[in-house]
Amino acid sequence: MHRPRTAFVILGMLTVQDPLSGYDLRKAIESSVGHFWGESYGQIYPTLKSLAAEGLIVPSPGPVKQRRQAYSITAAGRDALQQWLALPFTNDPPRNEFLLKLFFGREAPAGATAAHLVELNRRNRSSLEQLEQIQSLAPKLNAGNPHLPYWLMTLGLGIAMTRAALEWGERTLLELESPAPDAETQPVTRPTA
Amino acid sequence: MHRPRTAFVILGMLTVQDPLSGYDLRKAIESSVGHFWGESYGQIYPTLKSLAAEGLIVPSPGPVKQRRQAYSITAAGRDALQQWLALPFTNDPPRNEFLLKLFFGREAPAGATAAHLVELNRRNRSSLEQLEQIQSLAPKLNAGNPHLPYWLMTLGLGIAMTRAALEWGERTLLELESPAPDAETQPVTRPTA
DNA sequence: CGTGGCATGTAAACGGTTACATGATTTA
DNA sequence: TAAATCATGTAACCGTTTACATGCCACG
Repeated sequence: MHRPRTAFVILGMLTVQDPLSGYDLRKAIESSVGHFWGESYGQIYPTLKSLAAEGLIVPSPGPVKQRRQAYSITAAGRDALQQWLALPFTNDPPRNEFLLKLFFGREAPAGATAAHLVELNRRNRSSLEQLEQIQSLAPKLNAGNPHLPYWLMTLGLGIAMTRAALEWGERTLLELESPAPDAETQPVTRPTA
Repeated sequence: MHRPRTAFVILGMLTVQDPLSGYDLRKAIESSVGHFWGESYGQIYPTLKSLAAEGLIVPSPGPVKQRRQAYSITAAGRDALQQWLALPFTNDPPRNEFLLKLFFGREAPAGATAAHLVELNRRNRSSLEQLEQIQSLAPKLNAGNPHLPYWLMTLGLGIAMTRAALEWGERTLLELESPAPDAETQPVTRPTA
């Protein structure tokens, strides 16, 4: 009774560009929703088959030389997507390994936690840069695209959260580096990023 | 060669409080790292068995009346935990269903996206309130606890990100409610929270 | 006593990733 | 035509959740 969400990502991507093959879908997903949603070939290809069997997509009649068999969304597919979009969203069980290691930081070898923090900041800086780049280019690249306002909103949340995480990370790193008032935690020299 | 992370959460919790039973662990996890890490009984009980078999924990000799069999961490267990804490952390594949539905918002029925946004804000407000409560009480409740500084840092990131998400959410809701400059998106009345 | 909920445990299903296999196509 | 890489596909495994089974204990 519960269709895997992979199906809806595929249907959604097909409302953006149509037709698309499994290979194209993977790339399109990675380069658009990739920051907050991932799909692997092992999921995509079987899902394409089952979606086609149910009539939510149809194999595109194009150059079917066994290479890049593309699919198009059907009216039934759009209906199914629309229904799903209206359903309440669920927070799937959160899993943040960084936070876990930070939480148990007292048990870690000296310097390990600070190193993690440096690495987190590095990743966040890189992410933020990338997201802001997209934000600045998207309006021109997608001028007139009716999806654009929603994409910009999505981007906005990603940027807001990444920026907040980065600010926290830089603040906290200073805190870790400065000698603790209590003698319990020993000061740590900052590893080279 | 790759031990499930459930094992390390358990070991970590046992450095905070020892001994603990499976039932206690579940509750302790939920009420501490629960905001960014979840574990179910189906994971906990088998893991306890295998950790005990490897000598990383030992069944506590306490009141073993078949009720609340508790376990203690061993020196080997602490070693294993410490080693794992020093390993680079991995970002597991991100999965944010809200962002997915927002991204495809153009295909959603009228009002659905705004309703999701209202709901997200509700959840974030509630989370934030809870986290700030913990932040204000933790120092007194855990005075002298050597884990405390790390817990406060963890909390700090949670608060920073939740606050950023909430600010974004309130800003964006206004944006969604106000008539779009382009005629493509129709204005939506705010659902009752 | 007996009923309800507490605590432990397990089996099965599920979503998902990984690793591998295979042919087709480009390029050198 | 040889080598590389593209594109599709599949099988096996893995961690996790869900649902269920079971006995224990406190309390009416």
